[in-house]
Amino acid sequence: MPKKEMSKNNNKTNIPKEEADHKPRRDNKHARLKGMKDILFDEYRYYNLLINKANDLAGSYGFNRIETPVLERFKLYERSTGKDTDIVLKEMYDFIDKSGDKIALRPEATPSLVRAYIEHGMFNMPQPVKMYWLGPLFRHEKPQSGRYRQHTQFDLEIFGDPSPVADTQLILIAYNFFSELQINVQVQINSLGDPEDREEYIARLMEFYKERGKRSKLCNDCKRRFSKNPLRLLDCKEPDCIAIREDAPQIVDFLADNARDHFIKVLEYLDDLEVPYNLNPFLVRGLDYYNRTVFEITPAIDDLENNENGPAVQKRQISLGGGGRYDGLVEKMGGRPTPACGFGLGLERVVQKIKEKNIPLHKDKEPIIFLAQLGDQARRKIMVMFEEMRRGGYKVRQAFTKDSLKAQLEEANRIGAKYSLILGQKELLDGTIIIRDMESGTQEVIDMKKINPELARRLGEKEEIIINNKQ
RNA sequence: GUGGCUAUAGUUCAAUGGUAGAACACUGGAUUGUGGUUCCAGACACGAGGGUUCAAUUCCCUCUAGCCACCCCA
Repeated sequence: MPKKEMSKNNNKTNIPKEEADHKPRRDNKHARLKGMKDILFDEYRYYNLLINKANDLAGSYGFNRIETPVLERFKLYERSTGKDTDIVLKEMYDFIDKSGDKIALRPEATPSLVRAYIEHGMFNMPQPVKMYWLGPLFRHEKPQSGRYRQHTQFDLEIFGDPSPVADTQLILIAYNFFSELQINVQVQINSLGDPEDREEYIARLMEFYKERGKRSKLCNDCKRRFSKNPLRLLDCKEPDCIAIREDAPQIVDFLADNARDHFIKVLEYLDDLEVPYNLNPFLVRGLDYYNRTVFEITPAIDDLENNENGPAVQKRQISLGGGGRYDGLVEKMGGRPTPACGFGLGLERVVQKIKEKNIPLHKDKEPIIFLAQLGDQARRKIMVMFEEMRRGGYKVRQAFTKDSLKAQLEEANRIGAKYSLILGQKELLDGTIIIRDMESGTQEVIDMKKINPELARRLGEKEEIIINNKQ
């Protein structure tokens, strides 16, 4: 902006309103989009915790990380997720790009991973191929608690392994993920059988609901479900519908031998591994491609009772993650027949849970050494020192842009420094430096050359090692 | 897509038909070489539009946004 304008009228008259006052935040035309969120510094610490845990666990079980583009062809989801699913029907961020192609922001991870498996000829790799994935997904839904239009998932997939061990390991990893974060969860598990089993079951289920006018007693949603997606009749929450459901046939009774054996094996393995699960005959999942094992991770019931004042408000039990087997999908998408299974869990919901339960983030144990300076000469010297110490493995911090010692120590205090090293003109001339214990407030002047041994003495054994590394 | 609740400072919340206040956070100061406790000072807010009224942040309507629930999902 030209200088003269600035000085003539310092605001409001000439300057466009938007720039002049810094107030509009609520009605900001540039505000972030609905259902999207910024993850600020403190909150990101939770994400880091989860990301580390995910990397750690996936690595332990032999999964390799993969990343795929945020954008995919719309058709990918139409074919895999399912034409008639809500995700594809009404929740996709899809658009025509500049070359006229129909594009979508990925609403889930599995289709991309199936695509990648086929496209890169991964059937030529040693099977099974075990991959994990961490990234944002997009669904144009109405936001509410634990639901965003952009959310982050941790996904694991196993390709080329028909064994029930594969299903079990996924569930085990999911279970470990939560319990190692001190979140109590329940594993809901069911088997949808193979496609033929499911077909037969659905037919039988519809017959059941047609009997003796049960249909007319259903809630409106369920009436709609009856024709659209009968399996969904099973997990309605309306008391009346639940009552009717009591006597409904269960899909487990319709499993052919292969599918039944597979399911039983999974359950036996889970027993061996002491993973608590809840056999839930009413669990069905919303995606088209599942067969056999399906599971969902929900918060444990005892989780509800931490409400101190007043009646415990029953919070909606949103699922934290889910997955299952999808043996037919790879072939359907144009690959070789390849059994596969996978699961995903939503980081936002896990973060929410961790906050709800006040699970503390472990603090970094390594002590912070703060370097403070007074005067330009001292600053030049200590900026160099900072580099040396940082390379030497110390956790050093600074606020060299600040001139006053007061401001610097304030910063040291804010970040929880254990010691501050203070270098002023006087010390610079003497070849000394002040070491200040930030907890006790005591300080002493030491010879500049003795910094390392002095710090080693004060920080104890663990830090000896760091000093050694330095050499 | 349907329904309920809410909208005041950076945050969490007050009050009020007539000059909007606190706490925390922020900036500066209390011997210009010393943080955390204390004291002082300062900056920062009534989501937008319309209506009723002499007068609206307050009452009414609309919009927008947020939260929550249903649907569905992580």
